[in-house]
Amino acid sequence: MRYYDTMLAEYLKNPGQRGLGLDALAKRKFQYDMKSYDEVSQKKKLRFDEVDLEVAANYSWEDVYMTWKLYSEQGSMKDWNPSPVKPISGGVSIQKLDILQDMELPLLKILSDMEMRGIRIDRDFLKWLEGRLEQAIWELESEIYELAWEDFNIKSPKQVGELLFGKLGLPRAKKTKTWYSVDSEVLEELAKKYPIAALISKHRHYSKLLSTYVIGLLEVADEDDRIHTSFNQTVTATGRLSSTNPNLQNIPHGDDVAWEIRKAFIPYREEDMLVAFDYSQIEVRLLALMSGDENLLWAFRDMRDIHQVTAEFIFKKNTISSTERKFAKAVNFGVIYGISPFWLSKMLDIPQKDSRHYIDTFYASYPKVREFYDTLLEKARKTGYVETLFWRRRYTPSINDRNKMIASWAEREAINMPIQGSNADIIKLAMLQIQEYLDKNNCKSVMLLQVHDELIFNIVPEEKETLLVEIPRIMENIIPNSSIHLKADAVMGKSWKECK
DNA sequence: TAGGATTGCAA
DNA sequence: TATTGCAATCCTA
Repeated sequence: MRYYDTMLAEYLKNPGQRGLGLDALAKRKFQYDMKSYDEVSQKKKLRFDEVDLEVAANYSWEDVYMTWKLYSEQGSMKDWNPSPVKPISGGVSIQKLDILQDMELPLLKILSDMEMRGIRIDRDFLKWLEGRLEQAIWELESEIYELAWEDFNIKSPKQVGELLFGKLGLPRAKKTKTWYSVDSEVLEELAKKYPIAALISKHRHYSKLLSTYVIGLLEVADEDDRIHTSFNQTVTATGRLSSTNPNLQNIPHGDDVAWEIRKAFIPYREEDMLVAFDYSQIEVRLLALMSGDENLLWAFRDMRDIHQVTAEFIFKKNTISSTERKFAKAVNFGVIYGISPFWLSKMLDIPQKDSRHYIDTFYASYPKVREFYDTLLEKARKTGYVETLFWRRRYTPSINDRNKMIASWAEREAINMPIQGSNADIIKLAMLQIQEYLDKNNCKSVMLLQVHDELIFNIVPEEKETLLVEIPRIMENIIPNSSIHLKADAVMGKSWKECK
């Protein structure tokens, strides 16, 4: 079946823009005001099948005609993205594919199937968790009121601030736009001396889990105990998906009660398993691939722990403590996001002199990473855009802004996009190839979720052995003849919690 | 009731 | 003064 989507086409031309719907595009491109459904249905009083036929027809032709007009105008992606082959490191080239025709449009069908399928939850377990959290929150509440000598709304940052910094006179730390911050960082610091801060912190944590996850998920589960998220394909600036109603891409996995939330996600049938397949350290691997840095490439070729390797460079020794590894990990990630020494020092709670040294040493150890970023920024300043491995494009025109803050913000966007966006390209291609494999082999196992660098499946017992091998194999071989080895791990369990 | 502000959850 | 997201809640306009 052939199909097309004007919204996807427009998104790919410029993923930053809003107003990609048919109405907005008709207005923007053809100065045409489409009739609203409100007009036709007399302010939603009528269902569409109750609308007078002539009125309905008069409303419908616009959708058809405007879609066709846009389709004709948009044409093929090749018109605006002409280069045929992209040279990357190690003499490897990536054959240009048309990301609309060969990636996003086929993915649309897969995402739609995933949404309709839904993921099963254990409603009874969530109900039980709801009661337990309510009880815990209620107890915390009384303790807090006792220490505060008054009742107030603990969920109101304003009232918490007034109590802590006003009535109780606790030391103030950082500011928000309007007053003094009472976020978790501040509360944790205060909690060292003042028990009430620890209690408020815990209350926050439990309230978050209860309202967003327990109640939130129970509210949207259907009569078959399944949750159907919406995967949005035209929201992010980098090419990632996003998930709403509910967002299933930010389910907690903290080390305590938060983990319990994931216990509620279960396979369709008693005998099935949930399996999570995730790309291991894909962003640093992509940095190695795209920069062509030999030291990074060697580290992965030798199957080294990349944070350990960076730590060895930074601290110039072979025995690395867990703190040193943690620091190196923060540096590895920080570089991908274009972090400043200031922020890194704050994050690691070390002097700015040290954090600056760590970042400098990183670039000295992986010299081609700096070259890669220099070239990237130079090109972004000249052309106004950056691109992924598979030619997805993001425009960052403000990189030439006279305001230095605005320009450096755009620089960080430009630095991050090729990595985050290539990651998105790769997992999207993996989803296509995996689905193709499942179809070809008449598999009963199905894809349920995508969480940026991992895929969650409902696996039936008779396919377990094969798919646990085949799916990672497909994921690892998305880039043909690559100088870098992509690594995919599989973890299975009777609930999402066990897939860790 | 709409929307900004704050907060916190994920990769 | 680290990238990309979504949502609950409070509270003002």
